[in-house]
Amino acid sequence: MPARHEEIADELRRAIDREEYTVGSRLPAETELAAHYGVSRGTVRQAVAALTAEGLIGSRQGARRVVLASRRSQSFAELRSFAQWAHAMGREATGHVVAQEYLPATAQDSARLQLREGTPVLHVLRVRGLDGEPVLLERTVYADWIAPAVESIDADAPSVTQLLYESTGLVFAYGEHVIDAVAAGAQDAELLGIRRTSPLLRVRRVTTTREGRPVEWSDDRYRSDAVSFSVHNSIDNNALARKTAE
Amino acid sequence: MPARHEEIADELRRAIDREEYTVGSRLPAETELAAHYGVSRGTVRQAVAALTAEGLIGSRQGARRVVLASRRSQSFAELRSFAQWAHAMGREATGHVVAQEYLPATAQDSARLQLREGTPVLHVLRVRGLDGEPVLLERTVYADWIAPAVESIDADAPSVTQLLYESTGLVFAYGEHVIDAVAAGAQDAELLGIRRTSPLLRVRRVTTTREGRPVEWSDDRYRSDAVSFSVHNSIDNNALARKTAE
DNA sequence: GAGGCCAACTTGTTCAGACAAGTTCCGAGT
DNA sequence: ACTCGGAACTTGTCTGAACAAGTTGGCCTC
Repeated sequence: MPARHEEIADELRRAIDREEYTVGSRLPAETELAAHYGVSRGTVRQAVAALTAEGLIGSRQGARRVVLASRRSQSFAELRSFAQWAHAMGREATGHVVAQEYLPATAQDSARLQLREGTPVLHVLRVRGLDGEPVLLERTVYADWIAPAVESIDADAPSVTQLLYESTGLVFAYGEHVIDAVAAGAQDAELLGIRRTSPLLRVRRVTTTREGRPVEWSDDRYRSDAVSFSVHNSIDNNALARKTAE
Repeated sequence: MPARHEEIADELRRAIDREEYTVGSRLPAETELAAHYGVSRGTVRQAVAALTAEGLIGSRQGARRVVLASRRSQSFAELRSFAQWAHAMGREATGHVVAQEYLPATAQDSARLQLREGTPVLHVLRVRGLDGEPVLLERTVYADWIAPAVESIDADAPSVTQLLYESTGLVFAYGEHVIDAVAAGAQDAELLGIRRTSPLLRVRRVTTTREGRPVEWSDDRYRSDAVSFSVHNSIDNNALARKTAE
């Protein structure tokens, strides 16, 4: 069973969803919520802290908390897994491995995956689609210790994340995403069925396990007419950062 | 003076920065830190919770906390303010208003800024540069109640955020950012000094005050060869979400 | 040497209380 | 009618304590 503060956070999220608390309205005071749920004020604070981090509600000392938005953010799992994301939207995810090969780790690979240079790492080029329409080109490099499990996956499997979890118990826990825009190259254009030089949204990411061990890094290119990304930030929670090109 | 837990969070951040705790190494236990700083365990937990949210450290029940990364995240102020961001990098920010006019709020404007349709809102087209080089085109729409203060700002002022704070005490507190890629149009290309159809990183955002009142919304287009965005996510903290085009 | 089990350690959850600091709103006084 | 001050309210900070739940490493056995 989940922790009490998570249950309360969920109940509040649902209450906001069903507009019991409308956008702009004020949430009950901590002490009221504590009494209502029969818990201490600290537990309520943990619950509302979660909603604050998600950007659902705003908080200022002295004033009642305000509902800022509703229907926020998918789970991390949905962000990580293309297939789970598609499923949550009622769309069908497809996937197809175009090329796959082992290469010795470059200096860049070894830095990102925390491996010794020269260790063989698995490069995979995968096309992903929604309802048959290709929308994403994934160029992924897997660390040597997970590569065998990746290799054994069917070339047309829709969900790699799912299969890796089933076969090895691997759970992705952290991710760093660097986002920019690039023009589609010849290969990009061909595989995504778009014109060359079309703008693509590029997401370069490194994913690690719960222990902080890097699993993979990837260069993902999205058709910008099909997919966009959304980030919610506040003074207390700024996951987003602007960077200059090196 | 800042809260004790913030001081401790800062000290830990600096310690990680100067590699006293290296990436992959383990942080001292909560009880040790509590004893070291002479505070209770709860206060230490508040401090490390902040670093966890920033993605600096990873946390699993039962195991010592692990340092995941270093040199993370600017402040929210730096993200919001182009000038502050540039300054933090030791670069000089420039700004120039190309066009500015009042227009009645469209349905879209009124929804995003929570105003009545037809209320006059201020449209501003601004070019921003780093060390003289144009890198960003900002098309911003300001709510009527802040527009007069914006209008009185010099056309070449480097920092609008700064001046708005000084003249009205306005502080930006929350922001929703939607990121995608677009091809440069004729006006974009001309003002940024790039070729037409070059890929641009587009960030559409709405910014609100601490009270949750929308102040402005903006369509920002970055030269993708000059600027990128970075988001750090985890199972506990996912500010990032993928979206399909409507 | 391999495997399994347990004890020590560490983080997660929750409580109850106290005070600090900021906001809101009403009422008194001008 | 307007402003100002203060009381009541609300969130922020911090303490100290207890138990739950997960991890780690070493010891013992086979």
